[in-house]
Amino acid sequence: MPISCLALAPVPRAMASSSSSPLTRAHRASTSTSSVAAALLASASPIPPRRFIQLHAHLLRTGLLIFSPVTTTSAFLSLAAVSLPSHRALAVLDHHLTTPHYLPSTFQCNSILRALSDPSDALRFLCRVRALGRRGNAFTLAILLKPRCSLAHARQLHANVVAEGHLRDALLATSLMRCYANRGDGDGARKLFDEMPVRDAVAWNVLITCYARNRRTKDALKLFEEMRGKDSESEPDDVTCILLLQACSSLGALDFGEQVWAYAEEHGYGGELKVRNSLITMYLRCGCVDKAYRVFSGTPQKSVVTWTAMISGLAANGFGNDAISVFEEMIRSDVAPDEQTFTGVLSACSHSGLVDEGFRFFDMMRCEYGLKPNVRHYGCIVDLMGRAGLLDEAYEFVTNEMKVAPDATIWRTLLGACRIHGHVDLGERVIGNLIELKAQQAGDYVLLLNTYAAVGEWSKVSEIRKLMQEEGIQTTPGCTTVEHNGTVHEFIADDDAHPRKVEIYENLSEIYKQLRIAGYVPNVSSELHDLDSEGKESALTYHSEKLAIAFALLVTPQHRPIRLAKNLRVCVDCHNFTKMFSAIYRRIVIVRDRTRFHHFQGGKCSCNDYW
DNA sequence: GTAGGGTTAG
Repeated sequence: MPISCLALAPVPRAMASSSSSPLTRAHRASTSTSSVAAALLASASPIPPRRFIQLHAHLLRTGLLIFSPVTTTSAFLSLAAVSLPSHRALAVLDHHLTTPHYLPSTFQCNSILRALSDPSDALRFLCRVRALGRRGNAFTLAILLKPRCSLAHARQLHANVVAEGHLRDALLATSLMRCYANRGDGDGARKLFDEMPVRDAVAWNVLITCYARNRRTKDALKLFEEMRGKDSESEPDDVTCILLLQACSSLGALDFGEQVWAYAEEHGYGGELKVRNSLITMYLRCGCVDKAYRVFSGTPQKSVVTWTAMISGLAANGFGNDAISVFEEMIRSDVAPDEQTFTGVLSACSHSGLVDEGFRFFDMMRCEYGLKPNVRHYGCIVDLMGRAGLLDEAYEFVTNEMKVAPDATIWRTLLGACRIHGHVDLGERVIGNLIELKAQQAGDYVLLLNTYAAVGEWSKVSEIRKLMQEEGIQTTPGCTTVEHNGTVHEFIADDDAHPRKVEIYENLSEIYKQLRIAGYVPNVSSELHDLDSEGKESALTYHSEKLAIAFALLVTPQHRPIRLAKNLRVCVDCHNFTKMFSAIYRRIVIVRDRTRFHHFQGGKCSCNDYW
């Protein structure tokens, strides 16, 4: 409301008293200015700090503030809280709280609290009124629960919630849980959860979200059982299913994901689009392309999310042409693709080496759909050029043609291409750019090291190794996991920790024997140390993938695919090894590594960039 | 009597 309109606004009842009190006299003395003041107080909308100071002076001069009832003072303080910077507002509040006759009601305290933008100032104000004997209620605490409040703040409010007996207020307690979750304190959220007398499904869901987002994915899955247990008052709902399916996606926990899906169907959530979309993603992130496609086909009302999930999943699994077919079908079905759809389509092109198609879709995205490419789209184009061997062109593209600033991922993509093509000079320039961005990681040095190793520059290799040692850059040890009967088995190179290690090593040597007969030769360029070729060969023998395959062969029935998850990229030698293994042993092996899936079958792999 | 607050698909 513009200030000029306020002169006609009615004076609040509290100020328009008919007795001849000092308030009324002062009021009569300057009726028009006072009615503006009254309107400002009544509206409680922010005013510029200068105007606030004028108002303050006016109220003091006319005695309106000094002799005013509690309501006026509270309105004035609320106005201070919205109009002034938090700390200045607090000073005004403090001053008025020392006035002997002034004590705002709980309702008025809440209005003032709502107006204070800084949570710590709000808490300080609350302490002051508490000291004066005014108690808060559930609203007071809800107002103080700002979404991004600090952990200390959350703990203090938690204590208040307990002390004032508001644990039964499920909404209040869950928003407090959310504060812990936002700050990554899963234990704090759990403690509060355990204290709640009644936990509804939302409370469970908040806890699951908290665990899943704070790298406690397995704990998130455990909650599913707990939630269905006899001591729980609530049943998992559709949101629970979505959250659990997401957790299974990130863990690659296929069996668990299917249990969640069975539950969802039994309880009538099987037709919900969000649940189905999560299921499609889960299957794709576990490498089950067929099952994902079946669910996808059985989904009648596909949204852009459904299509994008399928396209991106096919792309990550190495089925670039299928991803493009699905994209074309999407266009025919009149569903408009968005930025994320194009990220999937472009990554399909880059992962499958479809250079011309990639550029065609990149143009389509801009010209036909008017979408602005983001850094991920550019990343796909750089990847596409890099894989096609157009390295200098890619560098030129990054430095001169991109409309957004290149991030570390863009440079890493290019570095990966330098590794594939053994382009040492460019690799050095690219790592220079990463250093400039202060974003270099151990993996980047390893890529550069690989590039030198690929062209046999062993002196450079040892130089980089020395540099890494001096700078204290730690490489992540390669680790491969296999899920068997719900237990995750973890392997690192030369592992001797597994209880079945004897069988595993015997099995691996038998596999080697069979593969050598079929013509397998170790690819020593993957080993980074400057060992003689015999030394390199033996270093490659017990890579974590190979140990995991030997174990999986022991425990996985013949008709089921062997599923592995690797924390880094699969090395060239393990890639060759697995290809041959899939042919000789007639097994499907699905490996999820840091960037994508590899489907090995009959001596071939779905990806095309290992040579 | 007023006022406030929770989870969810690519």
